[in-house]
Amino acid sequence: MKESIQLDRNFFSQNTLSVARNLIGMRLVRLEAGKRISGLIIETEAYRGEMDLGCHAKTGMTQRNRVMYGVPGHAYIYFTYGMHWMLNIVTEEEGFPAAVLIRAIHLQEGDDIVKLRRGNQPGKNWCNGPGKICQALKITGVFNGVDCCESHSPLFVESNSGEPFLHFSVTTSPRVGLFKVPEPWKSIAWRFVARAENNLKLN
DNA sequence: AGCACGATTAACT
DNA sequence: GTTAATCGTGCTC
Repeated sequence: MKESIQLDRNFFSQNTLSVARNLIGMRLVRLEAGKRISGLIIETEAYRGEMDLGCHAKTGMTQRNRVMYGVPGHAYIYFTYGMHWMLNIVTEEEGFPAAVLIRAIHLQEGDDIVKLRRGNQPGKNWCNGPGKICQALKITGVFNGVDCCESHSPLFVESNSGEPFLHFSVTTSPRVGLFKVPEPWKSIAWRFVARAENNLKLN
């Protein structure tokens, strides 16, 4: 019998590219005032190590990026462009800075709450960007560093008995928004996107 | 100074 | 219906 199981630290301690790929089809869950807001992860990006010049860790440890150097499975959340929060989950072994950026989800629960925050936009635009997810699920810097592998965490990821809830076919492409980043990092295909087939109506 | 972005607008097909 | 261009915003380094 299949059941929803919270992803554990072992999952996130794997290579960042594997984690980014394997998160596709898993379910991101936000517990807010006892209610669940959740959705299937359909787009991620890998950021891996100080040598990756697209990664925040390229300058070494700073106040902002220090949780990326910590224990895998923790949330690395930062603020950018003056208005947007971004959600990442830390990967690989402690001391090696790496994380997966959650870029898009397909909403499954809590659409009544999300509508209050994103209702000024059509439903297809509610969670199809990293800043939009954080607005929809009310994820802000107060969750920076929370352990997504702890029980009763306000933020975690579920599998379907260790499997994704949907087996998407996945395409890769360069990461988004790295304008001034040198090659090969600018073009390396570390972005993972679920293909919009599988009769999954993206609203 | 430079962002791991999003909403709007303006051109397209 | 889509794609391209623009720029607000405030925090980090």
